[in-house]
Amino acid sequence: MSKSTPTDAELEVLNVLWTKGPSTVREINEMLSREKEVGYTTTLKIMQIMTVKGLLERDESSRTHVYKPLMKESDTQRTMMDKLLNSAFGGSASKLVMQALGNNKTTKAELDEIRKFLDDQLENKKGERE
Amino acid sequence: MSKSTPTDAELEVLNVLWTKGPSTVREINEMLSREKEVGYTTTLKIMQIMTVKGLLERDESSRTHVYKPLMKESDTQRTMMDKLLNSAFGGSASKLVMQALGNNKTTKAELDEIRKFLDDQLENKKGERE
DNA sequence: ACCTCATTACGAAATATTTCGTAGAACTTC
DNA sequence: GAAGTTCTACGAAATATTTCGTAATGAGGT
Repeated sequence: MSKSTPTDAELEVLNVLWTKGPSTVREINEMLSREKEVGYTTTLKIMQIMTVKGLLERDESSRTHVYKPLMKESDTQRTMMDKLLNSAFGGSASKLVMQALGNNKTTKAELDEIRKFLDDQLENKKGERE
Repeated sequence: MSKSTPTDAELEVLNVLWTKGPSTVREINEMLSREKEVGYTTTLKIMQIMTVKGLLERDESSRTHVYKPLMKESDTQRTMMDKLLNSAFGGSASKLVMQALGNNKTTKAELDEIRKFLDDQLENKKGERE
């Protein structure tokens, strides 16, 4: 059994929870409403389903439930990355990376940061076969 | 209007077409069957829908139709990348790249290749504001 | 012409996801 | 404590995707 990736609607909820911390349905719904029209019960339902799926946990001690994510943002990012890597890039991380950095508007600061990161990675591979 | 990404089943078809070139339904279905059980008419239906959507074009001059993709692999990769970037990485390419290269088993050769690519990118940014 | 086989067309079932209406419970206010 | 508000639960409709059965068509062989 491999990890499953959240759906689009689920990911929107998770993004709010990761940046704002544990939240109520109303708080999530208000954040999402800034981007697009979405009914309160729609958000509620999504979050209830996510709870059943084990994506969220909720504190029911007060009438207004407070939800929090059960998975770390970075873990979810990795799972989604891996899926994209395998489904669209034939497993080649370098192709994916070059596509990400390619024609677009990555800033010099970002490129520098990545280079630094890359140097670290290469440093760790010192003893390995060429 | 932003570009839409192919579904999972559609992407599997596209991957075969990109590597094998224009193909018949049977050829695609045989390739897919190596990975998982999938009925012939299932593959046929997916490809017919893709044709209606404008993802594929087909040559009907012989009874056995020959399909080919209408979008380049790299364009599709970019579209899917952008979607992941925005939906899961808050638009930060560097976070995505570091996640892609992070704990996993990217080879030294790949890392070297990326570094070379990165140096080119930085070279192109020479005149820009720090 | 007849039979067989491969192919396409079509519709519909099965599954997954997203959306929302309605009901009832719990709290607030007057 | 009645009226109004906010919340959860639940079911179901709407939409999207995937799967496949059946029928019709065409091609090839006998």
